[in-house]
Amino acid sequence: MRLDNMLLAEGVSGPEKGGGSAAAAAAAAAAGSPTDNSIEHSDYRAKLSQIRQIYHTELEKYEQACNEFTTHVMNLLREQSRTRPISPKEIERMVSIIHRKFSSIQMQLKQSTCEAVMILRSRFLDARRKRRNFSKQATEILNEYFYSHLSNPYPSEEAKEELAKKCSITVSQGVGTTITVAQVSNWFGNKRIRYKKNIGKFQEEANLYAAKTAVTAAHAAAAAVQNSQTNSPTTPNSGKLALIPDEPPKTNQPSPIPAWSLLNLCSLWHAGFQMKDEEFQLDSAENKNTLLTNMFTGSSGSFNLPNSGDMFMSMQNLNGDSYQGAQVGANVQSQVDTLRHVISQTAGYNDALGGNPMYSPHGLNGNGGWQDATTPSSVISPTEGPGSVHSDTSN
DNA sequence: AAAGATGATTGCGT
DNA sequence: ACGCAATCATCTTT
Repeated sequence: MRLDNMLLAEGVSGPEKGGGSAAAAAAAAAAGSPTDNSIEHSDYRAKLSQIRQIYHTELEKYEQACNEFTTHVMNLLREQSRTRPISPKEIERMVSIIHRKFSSIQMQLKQSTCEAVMILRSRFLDARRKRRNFSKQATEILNEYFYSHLSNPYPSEEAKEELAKKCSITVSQGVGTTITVAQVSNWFGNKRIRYKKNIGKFQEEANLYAAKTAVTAAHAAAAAVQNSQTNSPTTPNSGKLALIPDEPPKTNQPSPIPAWSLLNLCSLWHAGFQMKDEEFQLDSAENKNTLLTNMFTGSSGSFNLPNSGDMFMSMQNLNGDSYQGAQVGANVQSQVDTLRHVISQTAGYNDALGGNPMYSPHGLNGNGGWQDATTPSSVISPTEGPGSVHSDTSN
């Protein structure tokens, strides 16, 4: 009885999908928001329905076997009735024995089904409650995306799906190691906040991934970049800006640029560095780090790039007077995105290969995205007419 | 075992 | 509905 109740409650032995609490939850999820909850539970429900199906087929099989066996026994008894008289009571007894036997078998089936449901349920709850670290490959994929979209680390829904799929495919090890979109969202939320909170702690990682993506991009893009640089050394921006479809004429930003935008800049600077100087090994990452810290603390580290290109001049500016921050930063940010565009357009992002929509339109948004998120000023300057568009570099 | 890292959850604001 | 911030709970490292 208890087993029947439980199976009924779990929606296993119900008529169809109705009845149980699980079905009610499913209905609620479907009625309310079919976004994540249903997706989260879809696996669970799928397995539950699988169990239910097995249960029902087995039940049917047992019933059929029971009937067959009963008729078989009846036939035997009928044959025997020729030789000896058989009371109907005996037949009844026989049949009841058979039914009892099969009902005990059914009981076992119900019990095992119950166990399966319990195991499934506990594992489901465990998966929800207990934390399981992502695999190294999965975090690598996520990190690659994060650091290559550092100026706007907000993957679109499509990108999240893509990442989730990618991670799950790459993982393909444990049982419950499929990474969902919600988990990707969680990951990015955690990453953003923790990155912003303690940038220093993530510098090494940022450099690592910047270098990583740069290496992949460099191999394909090095020639193109060098070409563009040598072809137009006097007017480097003209060629590069042409690659940008729509560069919004950003005015001076009132708020200081977010810290991780600077970091992004740094990473890209490293990327450029790496692209320019192939001898630069990863071992000297510490060197780079000190340079970077000097950059931001204002100590005039007189580093001279082996081949300081056009776009890196602004870095030295930033180094010279780092305190003025915002306006220079805005200007630099656009250059950074310029560089990003150059890289992305010449070689394509390594993770955006194949034209999949990983590179969300937000990311293309010049220096908009992340900064506009803080100041969603939709062109504040039609009436204002900001005289100083970017006279900031001259201080 | 303590400390740090990390995925998940919750409460809040927009 | 989404993101942020704080927090929890667990896993991993020391």
